[in-house]
Amino acid sequence: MPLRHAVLASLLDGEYSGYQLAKAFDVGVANFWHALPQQLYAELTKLEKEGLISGREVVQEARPNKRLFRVTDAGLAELENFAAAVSKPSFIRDDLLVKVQAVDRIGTAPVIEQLEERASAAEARIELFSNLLRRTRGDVDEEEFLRRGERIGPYLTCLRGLAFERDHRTWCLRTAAVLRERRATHAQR
Amino acid sequence: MPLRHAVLASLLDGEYSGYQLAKAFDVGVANFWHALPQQLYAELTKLEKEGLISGREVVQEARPNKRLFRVTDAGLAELENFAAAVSKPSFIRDDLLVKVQAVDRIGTAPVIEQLEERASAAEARIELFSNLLRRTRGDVDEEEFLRRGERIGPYLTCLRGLAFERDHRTWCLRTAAVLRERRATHAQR
DNA sequence: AGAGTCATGTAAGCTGTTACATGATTCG
DNA sequence: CGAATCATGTAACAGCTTACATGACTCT
Repeated sequence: MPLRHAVLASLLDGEYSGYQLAKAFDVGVANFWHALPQQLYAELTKLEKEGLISGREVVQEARPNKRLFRVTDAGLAELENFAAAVSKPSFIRDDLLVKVQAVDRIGTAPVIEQLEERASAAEARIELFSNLLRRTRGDVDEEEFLRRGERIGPYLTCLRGLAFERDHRTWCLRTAAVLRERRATHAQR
Repeated sequence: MPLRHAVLASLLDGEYSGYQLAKAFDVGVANFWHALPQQLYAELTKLEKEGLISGREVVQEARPNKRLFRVTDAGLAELENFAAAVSKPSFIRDDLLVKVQAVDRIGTAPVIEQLEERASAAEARIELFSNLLRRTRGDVDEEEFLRRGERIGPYLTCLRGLAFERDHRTWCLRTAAVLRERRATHAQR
């Protein structure tokens, strides 16, 4: 049951439709999980059947109808249990790192290119997360917000996401630079 | 085909048995992938059947026999193709972050505890990776090694792993501290 | 004597990805 | 007028995890 708790945690701050959740899993929630829309629709259906969330139909005129979900008491209890259970360690799993691992034995050009693309993508997310954090804390500074804010969970996970992207960006740029320089000096392949 | 390329990349530096690879996927290789022994044995069998790796039986006396694998030319070509193809973006997927996301609505005690455990685990891996890097580059300094070393792929991915663990550790400690302080001040739950 | 290491798997089940399907409305 | 957005799914397949199984040797 991996996705279910991520969904429950995401629904804590209000009612969302599957469609809206899918968006969230692409931006804010992407700090700790990732899922495709199909998976979310399936999971929402299952969670509702189990009584961990409840949905209500919202009839719309100019757009298709939608179902909004919120976490039930049973759902909250489920989260509580989940939080108390041991977490499995987090690991990186990244195609690009596999390519870098092999970089001495294969063509470096596409790897360098992808590293630089990644760096740009990370840059964009850094901006996104920075803005999100700024908007979330409003006028108060971070220290103050974390001391007295009412809902700091999403802020904390976003901080993790931000740090991750910064780190990732730094490494991508450095690695690309190293590989470029080696191509220049010992004209290999 | 996600695991296969990770396996191929791991086999670039010599011959390994399934058992040895499983160890590697727990330490060095963990920088970019993770897999259980069963999965590795299965994947090695498949890769051999497809001719991307070749194995040879090594008869041992005091221990069970083992099969050592190395990458074939076809395997190297496969890696080459893989490197040229687009990578899917990397994302975090972490139980503990889900718990932190929900932390305002559930009991904080187990979350704090797990954050601190994670920090210790990260600490251990920081040590491990630092030593690995030091041993790999030998006498020369990092700059020099990256400029002229013969096999820098594993070094570069290890650098990423090190940065990740450092970052993770920092965030875990900071988050745990924030949650502790809040428990002290506004005695909630 | 028990725990840990070396060494390799099978089988079942759960999770996640890819491909396919539909259809109205709004924006450029 | 074509692309993007809103909105929700089904079906098939690929990948990963968990449980089970075996057996000798070495270290404490």
